[in-house]
Amino acid sequence: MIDSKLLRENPDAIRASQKARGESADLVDQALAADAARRDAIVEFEALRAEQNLLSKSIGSAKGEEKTALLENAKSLAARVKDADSKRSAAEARFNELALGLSNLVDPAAPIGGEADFKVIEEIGKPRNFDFEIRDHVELGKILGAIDVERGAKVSGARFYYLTGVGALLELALVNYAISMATKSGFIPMIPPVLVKPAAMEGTGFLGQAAENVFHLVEDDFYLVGTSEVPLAAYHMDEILDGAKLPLRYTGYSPCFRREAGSYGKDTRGIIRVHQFEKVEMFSFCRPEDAAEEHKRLLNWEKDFLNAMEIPYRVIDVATGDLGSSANRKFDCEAWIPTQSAYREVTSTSNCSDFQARRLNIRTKGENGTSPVATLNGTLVAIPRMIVAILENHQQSDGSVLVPKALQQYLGMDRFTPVAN
RNA sequence: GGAGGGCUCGCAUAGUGGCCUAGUGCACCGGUCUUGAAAACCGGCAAGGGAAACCUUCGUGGGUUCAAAUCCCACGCCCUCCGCCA
Repeated sequence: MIDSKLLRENPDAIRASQKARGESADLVDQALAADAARRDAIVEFEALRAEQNLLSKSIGSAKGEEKTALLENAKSLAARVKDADSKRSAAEARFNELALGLSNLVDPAAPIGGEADFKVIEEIGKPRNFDFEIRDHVELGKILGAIDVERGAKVSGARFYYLTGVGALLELALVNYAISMATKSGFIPMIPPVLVKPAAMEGTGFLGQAAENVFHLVEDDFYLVGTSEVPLAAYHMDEILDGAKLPLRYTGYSPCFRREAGSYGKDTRGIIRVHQFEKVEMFSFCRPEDAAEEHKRLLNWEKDFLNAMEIPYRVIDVATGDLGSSANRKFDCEAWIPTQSAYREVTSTSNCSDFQARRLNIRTKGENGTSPVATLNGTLVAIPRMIVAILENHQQSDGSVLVPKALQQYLGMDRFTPVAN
């Protein structure tokens, strides 16, 4: 959603932004035309409506023949009002449909291009040199009794898994560590609903190009959220926030559901790409002028977490074509995965500026009336990928895995050891 | 699943077809008075669109009517009770 005023005042910037994303710039012109039609229809309706209001009032006080005559006029006027009203609502619906199809304006600082055109901002930590044959997380998970992908597939199909024993404990430790870290930083912990109404999904921008990855319960018209970003953003839907209380920061712990459509053949082994997982997410509502700074803070909290996990990683500045419709800029943290000899995304933070807030109608009151706030989100920990990173990076030659110091107090152990079976 | 009650501009409430352009109280903001405060008094005080006139919004969506907060239909949510249930 790009609102009508922004669209009219700055169509060139929106066209350029659409192009940078590899999306249609024609849509901008269609929306502009629809907006003009919408505004004409509103003017026409309002004029007729004002006339009708006046006439109705005079009928109220009129008597006898005078009233009969007025009623005749009023009837035909009512028909014209009704006609103008339906034209107006059709024009508004048309405009909304087109406006909702427009993605957020990209941040000029974001690298232009597609998925492969990211910029590496920094690399932190050094990949270990292993002097033994390394095992991947599936093997380690099996040896440690931590992950059971076979039975996950038996019960639910591909891309499902069980976390068992220390695997389950590790999730709880990661969650506890993340929540306590976020709470210390001023985030309000939240356990949100994960079935949401269309308005929440639409408002956060997940029903556009990302719709194919969303589970939809058709019978009840609920969506299963792919991230707690959705219920956290929609938490303040249709509200006016007190400007003095911004930034408002929430941390959500929730299951996440993803259809992973179009990823056939990708990451089919293990738990890197799954249909269901838990995640601790950070979410901020702040003033638009503070959003870029807040984005850096979210990134820093993500880095703090990865540092505490003692995992080598790099930070990338995601290119415009890979931002998703809501973000104007996105930083991903990619952990080193030894068995793949590659950095893989483990966390991601997006600045959505006022894009979601417009669609969700979340505003703050200022000198010149109300205006939309900015929303930002960032992953603190997505459990399966973090488990993969921890197991693979901290594995020992005997198949045991060292527990990062930060998690030891939550786990009551400093090492996972192979179980006999 | 069944029965009943409710939803009005922050909160509470009034309002059963046209002076509702939605009244009142509380809260809040500004002013007068006061050394300061309280009280009292005066003024302001929902949102969106619009330069303004004006238009829209009384849970949501339809309908009746010249005219709907008000009448009709459907739905949503909240509360109470019953049944079932972790």
